[in-house]
Amino acid sequence: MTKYWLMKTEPGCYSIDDLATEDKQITPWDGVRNYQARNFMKDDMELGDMVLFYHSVTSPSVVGLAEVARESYPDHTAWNPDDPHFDPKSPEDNPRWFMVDVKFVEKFSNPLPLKFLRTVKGLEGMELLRKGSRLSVMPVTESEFDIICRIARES
DNA sequence: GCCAACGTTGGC
DNA sequence: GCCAACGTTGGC
Repeated sequence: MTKYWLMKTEPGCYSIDDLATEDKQITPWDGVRNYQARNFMKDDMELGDMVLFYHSVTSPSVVGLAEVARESYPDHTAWNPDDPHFDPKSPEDNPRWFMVDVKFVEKFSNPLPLKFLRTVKGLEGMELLRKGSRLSVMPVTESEFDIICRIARES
């Protein structure tokens, strides 16, 4: 059963264009340092699951689609003292942080702004729209996913 | 830049 | 196990 997700990134840090121009259009989703977000990647994400790609901060919007290309494995950036996401409490023999690989699927011709999503019928319950929602990896229902894809193709 | 909403840390 | 202090996220 395909599941559906939303993954956030600051485009100044890593954008959907960065993903589209990666070798094989695949990137490890490293640097997540939140247990809830980690657990979704570690325990629930499966190969082929679909991902709404979300840009935060500059112009908050869903900008395209990606898919899970590799299931969870340790986030090695936690092992590198020179990496900004280095975590001494996540040693190689007992890793604390995990990540998946994500593959580019599609960039929407028109991104769907957060502000607009708030007005769409059927999305009222979306985790993303919850006040104070800060999760960078979160589940999306199939119906929410379908609605968003349909609108993205209409516009 | 502000600030609300969270998550984490650490003293007790 | 509680909770205050602190740091971070992310919309505005």
